[in-house]
Amino acid sequence: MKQVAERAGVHVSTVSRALNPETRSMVVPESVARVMKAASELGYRLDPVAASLRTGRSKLVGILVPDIATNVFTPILTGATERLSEHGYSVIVAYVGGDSNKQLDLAQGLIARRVDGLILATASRDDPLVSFCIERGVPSVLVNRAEKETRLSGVVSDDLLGAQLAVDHLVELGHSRIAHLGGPREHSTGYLRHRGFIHALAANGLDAASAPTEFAETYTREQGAAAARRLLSAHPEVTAIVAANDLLALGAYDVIREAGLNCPRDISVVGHNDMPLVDMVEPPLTTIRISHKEMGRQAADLLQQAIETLDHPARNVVLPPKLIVRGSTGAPRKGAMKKAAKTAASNKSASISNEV
Amino acid sequence: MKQVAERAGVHVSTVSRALNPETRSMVVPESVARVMKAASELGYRLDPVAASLRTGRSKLVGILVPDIATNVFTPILTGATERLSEHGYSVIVAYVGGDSNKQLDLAQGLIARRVDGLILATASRDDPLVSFCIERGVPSVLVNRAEKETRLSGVVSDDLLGAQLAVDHLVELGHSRIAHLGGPREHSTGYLRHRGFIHALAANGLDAASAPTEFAETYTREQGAAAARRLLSAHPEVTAIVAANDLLALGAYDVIREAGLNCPRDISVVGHNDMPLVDMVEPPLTTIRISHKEMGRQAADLLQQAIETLDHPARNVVLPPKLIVRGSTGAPRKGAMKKAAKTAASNKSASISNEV
DNA sequence: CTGAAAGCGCTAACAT
DNA sequence: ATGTTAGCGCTTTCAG
Repeated sequence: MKQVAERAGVHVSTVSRALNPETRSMVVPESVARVMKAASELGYRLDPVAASLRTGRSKLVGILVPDIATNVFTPILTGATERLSEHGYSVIVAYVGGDSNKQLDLAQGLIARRVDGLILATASRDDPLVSFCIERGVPSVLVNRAEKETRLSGVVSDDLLGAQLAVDHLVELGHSRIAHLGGPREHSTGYLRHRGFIHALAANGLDAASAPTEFAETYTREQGAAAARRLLSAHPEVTAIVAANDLLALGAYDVIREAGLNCPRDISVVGHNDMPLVDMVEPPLTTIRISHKEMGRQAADLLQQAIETLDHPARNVVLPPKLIVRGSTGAPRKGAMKKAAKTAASNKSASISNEV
Repeated sequence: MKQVAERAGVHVSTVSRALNPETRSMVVPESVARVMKAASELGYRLDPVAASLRTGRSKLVGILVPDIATNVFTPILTGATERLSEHGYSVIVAYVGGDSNKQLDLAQGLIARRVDGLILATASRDDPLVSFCIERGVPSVLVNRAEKETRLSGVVSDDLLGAQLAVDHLVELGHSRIAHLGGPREHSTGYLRHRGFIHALAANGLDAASAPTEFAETYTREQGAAAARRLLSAHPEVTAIVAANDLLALGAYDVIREAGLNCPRDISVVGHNDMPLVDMVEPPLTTIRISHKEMGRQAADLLQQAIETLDHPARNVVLPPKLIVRGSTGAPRKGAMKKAAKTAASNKSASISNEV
């Protein structure tokens, strides 16, 4: 930097000001030009480490994602990274397991690296890491999963509505024996999609209280299959399954096939997420589409706001999901149409509250 | 740190030495204990930014991946991140497009952040970024794709062998009219899988020179479909397709279906990568399995070596791929078995060289 | 084995 | 508008 200063015939502090967009206006344009020229001639670039040490800021943000990053988290990551890098931020990714202490450690490590903010894709409905970030005053936002209470800004899909869309679609096809293949209830996704399912059933005049329901412990095809097996053996009468997630739905496919049944002839299945390739499985999966990449982008925006205006109110962005009808849903099998809700029931359930 | 020093009754430099594993041995154990105690009581952690400014090292590594991170790069990333974080490194991910200048910029940004090393998942067969990293003396390794010449260490799958496995399998099933759906030839994967295809054909006594071949410009389902369309309209006689990649193979599925044909009855298809869910598409895809996560892990190991012993020889790790037979391959359709190689041809082609 | 002191490269008061 | 100066928190010679 000193060399640049000499070459441009100014003092280092002027170089600093000229090179930093935020302070550039303090310097007369002519000097700026000379500094820029000298810098590029010398191939000089500001040292972010030294700057970071001095300012406490870093233009770095940390993203914590679950280590099972095989599906929805990748587009969230790319969306967020893309947007963030447009604004000069770099992204440190930490893949975290379920261990809450290790999560805290990782977060502390990132904070020690002076990240300007954190994006958490890992939150449970009541997450100690969120408390931690708030205590430490680190600008943070949630993505994909929200907490029970809105303590931090975040962006999620309208999971309640998504599940309702699924149920409404099935009811329109004539189903009344609808079961739920639920996800982990400690995550807002699992919890809300279940609640959306229940509400939609009731709104369609079906018996929500006794609706067959099984929960998978994790969002995997295997756990989905296990839960589906429990579901179908206890309730052979069901004609349709609303799964909390595509992978779970695919697990249900496995079970349906191994039971010698056919989807959708014997049982209809609806997934959630519309992850890549589910349009190519057999049968192509009817599901609820979420734009995960857009979630990532908006989370990035939210985080930038949180960084810039430190004392901002927590704000929740809820993205609308969309029903994508493909081949895994159809009319219920003959003999199963008992007391079906004949009223055209679409959207009956659209106005229930969206608290987590 | 000064506070810790006071509390432990030693000088800051002793604290520094005690807290750093590398220099801990210089300090008498008793002092170490006192320092550790004081530090944990004060909740003190070393500041990596300040340390980095002083030492020039950072315990940070950068990974450059193509921004189309929808498939194989995620497991590479998680594998590498997992392994690296075991050794105290954090990972900065940069998603890069094809623009070579932007790539250089991004890399420079990472270097400015004083990353200890770089993992490149983006390399073309002759990549300016590799030259750049070498010039700048930044420890770097390649993953998934290699260069024509081995200038840097790297880990790849044996792409040549993979393609051969595919061809041998098809020949064993009785095919002789085998076409290639190639990937971008500027990448080692596209280039080598094509060469493997050619060699295997020749090794099986088939006419390699005139084998129908079309190349997709990118590894996407859409480009795969486009290339497959060209392929099948020019060569309706083919009974089997060796695709350079699963996504390409899936594009071929689309075309086969739109032509009113059936896979595998009319045409067999083999993919490459064994990405998630290709076992669930219809028909389940026969493909070449690569352990991308393992590639990521080994790349991490290689990078650590490169960081530790600066003047090491470039070393190429080649991982063995595996044929996974599923439902997309079968005997050739009747009337198509012309001059099929009747000799049991398996592994005939196993010993050709593996240069990129 | 430990203490002293000199910076790593930058930024932000403060002074001019 | 620009120059002066004092560190940010650490590591690492160099002395003792």
